[in-house]
Amino acid sequence: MVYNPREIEKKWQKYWDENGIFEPSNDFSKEKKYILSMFPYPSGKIHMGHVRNYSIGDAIARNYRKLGFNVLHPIGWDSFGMPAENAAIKNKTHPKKWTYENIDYMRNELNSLGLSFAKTREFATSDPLYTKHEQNLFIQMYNKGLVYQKSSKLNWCDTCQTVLANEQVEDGKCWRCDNLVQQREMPGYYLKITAYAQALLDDMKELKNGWPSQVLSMQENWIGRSEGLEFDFTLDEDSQEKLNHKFEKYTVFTTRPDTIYGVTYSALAPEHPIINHLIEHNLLDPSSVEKIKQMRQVGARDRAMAQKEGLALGINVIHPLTGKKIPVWVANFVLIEYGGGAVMAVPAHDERDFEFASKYGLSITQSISVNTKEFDGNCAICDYGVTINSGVFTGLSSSQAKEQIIAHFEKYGKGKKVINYKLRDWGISRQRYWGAPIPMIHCPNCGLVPEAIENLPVALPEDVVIDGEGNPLVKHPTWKHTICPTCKTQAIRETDTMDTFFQSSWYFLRYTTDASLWQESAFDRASSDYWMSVDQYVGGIEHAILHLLYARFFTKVLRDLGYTNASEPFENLLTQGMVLKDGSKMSKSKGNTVDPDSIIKQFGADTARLFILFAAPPAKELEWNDSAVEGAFRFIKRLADRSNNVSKVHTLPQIDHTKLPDTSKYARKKVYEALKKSQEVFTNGYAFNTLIAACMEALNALGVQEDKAVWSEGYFILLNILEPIIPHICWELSDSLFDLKNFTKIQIQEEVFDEAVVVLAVTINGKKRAEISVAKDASKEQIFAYAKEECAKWLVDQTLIKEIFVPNKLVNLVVK
RNA sequence: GCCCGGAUGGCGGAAUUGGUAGACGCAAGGGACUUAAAAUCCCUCGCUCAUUACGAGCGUGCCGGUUCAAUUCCGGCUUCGGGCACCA
Repeated sequence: MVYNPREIEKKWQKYWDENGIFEPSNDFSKEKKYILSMFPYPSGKIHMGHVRNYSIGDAIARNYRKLGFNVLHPIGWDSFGMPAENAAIKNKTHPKKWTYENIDYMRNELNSLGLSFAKTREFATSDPLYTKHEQNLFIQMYNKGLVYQKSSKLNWCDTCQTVLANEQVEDGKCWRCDNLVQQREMPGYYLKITAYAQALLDDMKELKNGWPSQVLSMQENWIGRSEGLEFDFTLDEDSQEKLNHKFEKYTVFTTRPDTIYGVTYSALAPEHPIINHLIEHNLLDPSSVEKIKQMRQVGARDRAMAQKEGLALGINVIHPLTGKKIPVWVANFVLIEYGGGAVMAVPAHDERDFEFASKYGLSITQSISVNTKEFDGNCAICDYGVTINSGVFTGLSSSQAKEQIIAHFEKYGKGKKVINYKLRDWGISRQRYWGAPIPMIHCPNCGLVPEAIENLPVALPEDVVIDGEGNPLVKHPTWKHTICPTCKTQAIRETDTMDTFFQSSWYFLRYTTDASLWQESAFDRASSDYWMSVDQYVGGIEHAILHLLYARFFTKVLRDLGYTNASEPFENLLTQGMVLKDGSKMSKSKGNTVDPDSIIKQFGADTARLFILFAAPPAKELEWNDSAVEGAFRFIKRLADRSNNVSKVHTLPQIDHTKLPDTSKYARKKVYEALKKSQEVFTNGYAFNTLIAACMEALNALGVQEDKAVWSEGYFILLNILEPIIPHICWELSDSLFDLKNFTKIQIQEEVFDEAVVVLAVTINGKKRAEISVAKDASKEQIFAYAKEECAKWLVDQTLIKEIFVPNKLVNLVVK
């Protein structure tokens, strides 16, 4: 057969499409598999990363379909977001037009790869219907107290009149206009993900087997749970007086209560309320005020880089155990968001405190002794050890001291054991146009109220001016003016739109529901209960934290709101590696991209898919190699060519294995090894590269034998195994040879693995010296005798002290 | 700095619970077919020394250990990649 991928691929894509081959069944009594590759952002054209992502997911989906599962393998578009607005500014197009044109183009590109998507369930997150349900979910969350408004510091560009995401700030300057970025207090909406911090941590146990360990550990670090003591520092009389008795005490948090006797000062974050009071009442000299204001101006990122800085505030607190007076400082390294925005400082046993104390000449007291190293005044000792200089708690191990000191505080009501998390609530407000409007209304009478459900969706206006300055929704002449749903007076609509991670946090639930039900609900309960969780999720490692954590959070929230019974969205996660060329990531700016379209045009989709699955295991980085692509093409051509050796059958031919010549026996063994491999690969790690190698070996082995029946059997099976990887050619060949009857579960014929003769390695002291062929049922004694005979020359003048026999593997002779 | 993950030929990569290192492919070299080229097919291909021999030695980042046997397990390094980054 002459291999003509262009013709074959078009033919089968059309056939699959017209016959709805890949649509899931709504019969929920069947066993299901939900296979999902992360949906793409419609940036314009697909790239090799997409090809890899979708080839992996597609292979898995096709495999399960062939094994008889009801498979959901959907696709959609993560279609809100900034690039559409940037394109609008640059090309004077409308974001909507740009986005939906890109979707149309990319849909065709994905189509040309022959991906087995459930096309009837496709949607874009910018579709008003999606927005409608999403805004409803938002309101449910708001009503449950999971959404709140607060003001916090964000990156603000004065020239562009907009908030910038952290990644849009380069060297402290705006990425577009080079203006210095400021920190500006902005009101915004926050989702209370911190309320689920512990649940997110606890449920990671269920993901241990299905998720890569590094993703779990990244999430664990991100959530950042720590246990410690929270207690109050009471201000001394003079200080309270100085603060007009507005403050009596403040709270600090420590994970090292065992070092509490080493406290020599306390430090407040520049944003701490006590400092506000000091400034407002002119209790600090002007240069100090100026310095504090400067500290506050520095963004979180730059603050982490900055030198330690601070100054004494002229107030003191009382050490809760010693009663000693301790000076209070302001320090730029203390974060207002964490642990009350204040710390007890133990310079002897904390590096930051030490650095600060050294710079400002503050006193240092050692309270822990570690036998390996003694405090020498040059650096802090942060290890655990034994308490010294610690009053009644002296002489305890760190862990004992922790326990007893916490117990002491709790007994006297001076403090308590608490758990803190680094995880912060999720700010979802964006001052942009191309996003889902936050469905809230500011009413002069009722305050902040959600839009009425029957008025959803709050849709975006189409007639907007997008010039990169300010929020187009704010500038729109009429859009924001509305009526309060409660008191019916004139009110103002919220002009913030949602972070696009909001859309991608529940799209996988929407897919579970037949499109005929999309009008009424976000997703159908029975459908989501049937399809959830996603059995295999496939996507880039770059989403290890944010997207995957948000999606986990949403799933729990939606469960608690009664929408689903799933607690975790993704049972198994495969994070695919990047596609590289010349050692670095393919990117337009580096000019090292390979266009998938041109590869498909030149070699066909099957070749592209085969190469990308063969070149590396899915989780690893993949180095693009043009000549290896040609190698993949050659293999498919060879496969197609060998169909001449095959006669048309409908079932596996009956073969008397014992009567075959050795070459044919070997070929059958190779074929069934490949089938076995296929079963392993799809249930354990998806090493498609080894599966493809096994198929190549099998085809090679078939090629050196001539038995017609063995050829037909081998081909029948090989097409079955390869269908998930190179579907077009397999359907074409299977159609002409087997009437597609071979795309089903095939039993392994164990007889082909029974061999009369086994080859054993003979090693001496573990070093291979010979190979022997022995009858399968040969006795140990016979085998050792034969092995010694074969290795006679190595045994001269040696004393044999031990003989080891590993069945089917080797014989080891230990000599001295 | 902390956390995680790697390191195997010229290259991408294979190797059940420790049991014949280098499968499969790419590149390279040689040959067949052809007027020629392409395509296809066959052979060689870890390194070193030998080339009388189906020869020997060395080899999975480095050093050491456990074992009859280590790419695999343990301890200590080197190095590359990724993530987090003053979270008290």
